[in-house]
Amino acid sequence: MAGLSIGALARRTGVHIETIRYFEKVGLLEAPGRTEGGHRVYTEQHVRALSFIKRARELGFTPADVRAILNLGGPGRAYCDEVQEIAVHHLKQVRSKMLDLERLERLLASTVERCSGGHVPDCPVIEMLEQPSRK
Amino acid sequence: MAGLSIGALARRTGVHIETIRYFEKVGLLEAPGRTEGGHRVYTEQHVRALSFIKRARELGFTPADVRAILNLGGPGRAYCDEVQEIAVHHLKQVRSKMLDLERLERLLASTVERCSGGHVPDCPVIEMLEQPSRK
DNA sequence: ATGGCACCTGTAGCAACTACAGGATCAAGA
DNA sequence: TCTTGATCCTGTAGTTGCTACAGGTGCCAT
Repeated sequence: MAGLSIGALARRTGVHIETIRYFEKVGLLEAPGRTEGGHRVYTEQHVRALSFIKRARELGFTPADVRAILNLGGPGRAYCDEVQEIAVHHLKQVRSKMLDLERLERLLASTVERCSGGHVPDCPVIEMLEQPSRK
Repeated sequence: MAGLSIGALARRTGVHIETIRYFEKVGLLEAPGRTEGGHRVYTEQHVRALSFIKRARELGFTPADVRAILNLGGPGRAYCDEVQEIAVHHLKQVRSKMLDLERLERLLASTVERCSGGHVPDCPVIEMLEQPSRK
């Protein structure tokens, strides 16, 4: 159960070496111990934490979200209701983004359908893009 | 019908002055004429083009997409089939992003629902985040 | 002609990484 | 033990799509 080098950690978690060092620099990942020569030595805790960070980022949590959860004491010590709050907030954002995309999808699909392959000004896509947005 | 200053163009289109200059620098917006003193002077063409760029960006077209359409001769000269191709490509990306979000939404919603408000390790959100991704 | 706003260029900053460059350390074989 | 080659170190610069200065001019109305 010796420590892991940064390369080993990278292989275990699928996170780039540079990104690991970056996470440490910005305070997302706890700084590990060092060898005499200054090489980082990671523990299984780091594997857990880094995997957690990675997963949360993949699910679209912002680095700020991740930090918020981690600051609650990290996985293993956080209060469920606080974590839930963050997740609910994220869920709201996801739903609103979905609505945006749905509207866009309909617009794009119906527009593309009307394309003739001819010249402008017969192109519905261009026409659509020239409408001022009614956001 | 005198030309517009960059500030007037910004007000007309709702695009920041710095962003207009940026678009010029990266070749999205045609460089306008200048006064003796070096101030940019824009035409109605520029208003049209900039509005087009803005709208396309709002709809999620990447700058590369916009450039591609613009390079086809700009709105008013492009071939419909080529524009359509770009739009269809964009539509595909939108749909795939929607699917991702839908999956995520279900996961988040069902997880959050099971939250008790108690301490970890009873927090389903944390548990979910600790699962390795099966992407 | 002069005040004050708008404009100019150029550079630096943001997020969230990624990618070097140049040098030190580690581990393993000879 | 020595050497070699992979790995690691720090620090800086690049990426994308802007945004925000700093410091210097131009424009125009009074």
